[in-house]
Amino acid sequence: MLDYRLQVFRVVAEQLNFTRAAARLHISQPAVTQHIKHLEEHYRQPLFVRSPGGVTLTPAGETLLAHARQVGELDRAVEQRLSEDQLQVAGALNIAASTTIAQYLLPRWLGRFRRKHPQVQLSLRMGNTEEVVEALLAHRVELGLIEGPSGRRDLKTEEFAEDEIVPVAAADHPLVGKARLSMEDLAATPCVMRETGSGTRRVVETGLKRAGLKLRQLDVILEIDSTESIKGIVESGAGIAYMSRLALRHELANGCLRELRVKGLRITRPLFVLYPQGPRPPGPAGAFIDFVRMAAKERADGEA
Amino acid sequence: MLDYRLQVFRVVAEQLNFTRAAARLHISQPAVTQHIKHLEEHYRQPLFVRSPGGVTLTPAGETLLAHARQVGELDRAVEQRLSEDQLQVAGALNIAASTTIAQYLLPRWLGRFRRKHPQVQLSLRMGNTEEVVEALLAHRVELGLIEGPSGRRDLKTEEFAEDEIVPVAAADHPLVGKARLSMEDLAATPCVMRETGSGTRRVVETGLKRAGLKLRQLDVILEIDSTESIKGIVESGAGIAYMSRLALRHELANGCLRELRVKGLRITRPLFVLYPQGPRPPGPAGAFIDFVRMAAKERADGEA
DNA sequence: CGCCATCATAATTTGAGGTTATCGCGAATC
DNA sequence: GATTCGCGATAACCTCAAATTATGATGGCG
Repeated sequence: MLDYRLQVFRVVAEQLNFTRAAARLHISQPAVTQHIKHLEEHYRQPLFVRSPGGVTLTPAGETLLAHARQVGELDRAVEQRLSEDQLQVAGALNIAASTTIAQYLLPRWLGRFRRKHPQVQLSLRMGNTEEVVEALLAHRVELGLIEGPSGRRDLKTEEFAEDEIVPVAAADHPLVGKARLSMEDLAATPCVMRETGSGTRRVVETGLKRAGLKLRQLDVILEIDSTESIKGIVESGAGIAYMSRLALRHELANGCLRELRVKGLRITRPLFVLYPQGPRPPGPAGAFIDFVRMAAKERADGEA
Repeated sequence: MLDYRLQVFRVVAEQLNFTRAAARLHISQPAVTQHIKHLEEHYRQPLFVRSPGGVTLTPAGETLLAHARQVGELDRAVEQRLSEDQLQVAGALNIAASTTIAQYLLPRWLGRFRRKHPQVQLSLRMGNTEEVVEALLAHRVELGLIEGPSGRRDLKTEEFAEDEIVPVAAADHPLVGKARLSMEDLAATPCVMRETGSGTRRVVETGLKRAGLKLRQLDVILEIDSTESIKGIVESGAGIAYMSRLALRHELANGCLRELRVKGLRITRPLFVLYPQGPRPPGPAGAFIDFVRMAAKERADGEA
């Protein structure tokens, strides 16, 4: 519960870019401009220096950023403290999740969740969106986690985080190191893809199309239904791939795969928690929803 | 710049009464109810226990109150720090103020202001609303401080605090100590008043009328145009009086005058800063406006 | 030179937050 | 025991702050 304008300010101050901040906050760029203007009026002084080469914080802005961070920290602390007061939950919790989430997000989170609620029996099953929905409707699981909307009216979907899909290549790939690649460069390069029909594949295609690429221009040399396999192929230098940043944490960190920065290309997809329509579920399921929210928020704040 | 809901919560938590909090915040009681409800939904637990005898904080509420105070404190600190960055102002600053403000509020404030801006030459003249307005229009002063609206379109009026007018009596007066006085008790008691035509007098009269008292019921035994004189008379036991709480600080603190709590009676009036219509004045005048705002806010927070 | 990224401005639309009116319920009052 | 009173909750409606979309201005860069 911290002032929204301060949140906006904080994101802008950390991105040093109004447009990117807007994207991150899921609001339009003019809205950001307006909020900042209001703050500047309130404090009667500019918080940013708008030079053509990008925005910078004024000294006042620095001060305010420090403050915003401090308050944000405090806020998270109370939030946590108050949610901990909630009585300890116990019982079984069955979750179904899409592949990416189950493989790259949940392992760490489930561990932390168990530590917090040791009385909960966890079970996790993996599947595509359709299977997750089905498991939920059949009451085989209480909670589902998927990428992209379910399209079902009888399930409540709540966004909890965002995933970005980025083009990657092996470290010694010719495109690596070239700054400001264009969409044409991408089109000309052979790539590896998930199989047609996969959710990820669809997101990538619409993302590329929106960035102005004709799909038939794409030179798809291989389709595989395993993320891990794709990594291997790309690493061997066969071509580039479009993959969830979530799945690439380690590879990007240790440098065996490199992200390609392409102007005008930004593919994101929301991550959702699913549960039966109606009041938010009690017990372990509810606790897990809260937990996921907080965990996602931390992650978002961290990747400033 | 701190979250409005938290501010509302804080006031409610300190008043332990939704209705009074609403009055203090200048919003309606349902609005307060709504804000609190939102907070309770956000934190997924009640913050207040609504028992018929009044509301109480839950443990979670206590936690949140502490947090709200802490954040409020931080917030005030930045606000201060950022306003201090504004370059030191210098020059002359001429102020006109109504009697009550000039006598009971400004003495302390002017001292603090001078310490902060030693380069400013201050001058203060006292007068009723009309005289203040006149001085402002004739540009004999840059700023005016009055009780109640000016009614002028060519002057900008900005509320900065609130004053309450309370009935008082000498410590040994028969009404003192009786809890829950009624309006009838008041009507039956002889009282001392400011002169007809004074702003204070008018506010008192409309306030009493609104509380259901016919003015002719009043037993006015004396009219004087000096607040200090009234204090003396009341102290001698001649009757009760209606006076600004601002003017009564010392007397109420050391007990030589006592406030009468009357059910259904609450007379307040806003205090305004006045300045010529248009952009907010630069230099000392602008600085003083900021200063007054902060000082008033501190006072408001203090009298929780 | 033309394109592109980026922030500002303008004109509209929308929903959070406000208002008034009214209810319900104990506690205090007579 | 009936009645008023203080206080909070609810409901229905209204309004303006804060979104959105569309477009303008400006300076960097190929």
